[in-house]
Amino acid sequence: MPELPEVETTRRGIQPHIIGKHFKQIIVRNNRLRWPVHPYLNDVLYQKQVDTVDRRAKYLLIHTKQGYLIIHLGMSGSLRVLTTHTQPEKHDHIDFIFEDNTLLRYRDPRRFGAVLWYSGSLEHHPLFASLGVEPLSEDFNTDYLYTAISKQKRTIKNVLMDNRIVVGVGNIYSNESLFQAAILPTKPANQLQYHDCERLVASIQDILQRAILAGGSSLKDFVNSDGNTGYFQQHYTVYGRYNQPCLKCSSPIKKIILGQRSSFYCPICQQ
DNA sequence: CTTTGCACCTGTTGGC
DNA sequence: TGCCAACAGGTGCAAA
Repeated sequence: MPELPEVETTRRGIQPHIIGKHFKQIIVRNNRLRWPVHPYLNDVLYQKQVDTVDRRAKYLLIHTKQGYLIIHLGMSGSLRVLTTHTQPEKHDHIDFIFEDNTLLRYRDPRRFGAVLWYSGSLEHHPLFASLGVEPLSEDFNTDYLYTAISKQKRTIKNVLMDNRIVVGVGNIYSNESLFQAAILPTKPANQLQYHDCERLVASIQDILQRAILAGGSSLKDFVNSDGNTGYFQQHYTVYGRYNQPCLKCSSPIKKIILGQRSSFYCPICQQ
């Protein structure tokens, strides 16, 4: 479910409700996520205080003085804040309860997500050690992308979705960015010109930025919602629009599989 | 080293 | 209505 804008929206949604608070109790109903949840998570977190809620790639980082609670939402995960404790539903696997009874509830039907405790410094964590640049940082610029892809024989779409190059660009936004930049997803990355990279960087940043802005309107949905909200409907220009008319030139949108992921593009507008 | 494809799960959708 | 296949927004890891 979540790509970077959704994770960032989640961060902004939960942060004001848990920052500065101490963990009181952690209830793990199902520890079988991508990796088993720490068997003594309750003891590990007990009375630790939340300093900040950060994000790196699609990982949420709940920072305490003693270490990080790392949360990944996988494909179907979500977090909500509850001020009154309702009955957990089927896929509500973990409850984080704070001193003032604020409840942070983790739900993940497919269980591709992860909840980890790490007390070292992040750059040493194996999941973070080889992550590429943040797409919305100044490090992600035309020079960086042009250099990074110069020896990549894979398609540009596969490269964009590679965490070691740039993080946070998933299937939806890679499709959308390539359409906006008028570049075919099938194009070998090392065939892109410098000015292609310029448009692509601008498109990725523009699309992610606008999606985060759109998420801002749903921030209230993180508190006391029924669990179906918290994410926001975006209007997509190519993603999921197989055979529908291109919004620029009206020719039918094509669909192919690249790297086992559905890819959508306009054969006329994208070259 | 680069690149590919599998695997992990459950829920939803659409065709018959 | 039921059944079944296909598909879903992620990503670590083994293998080529």
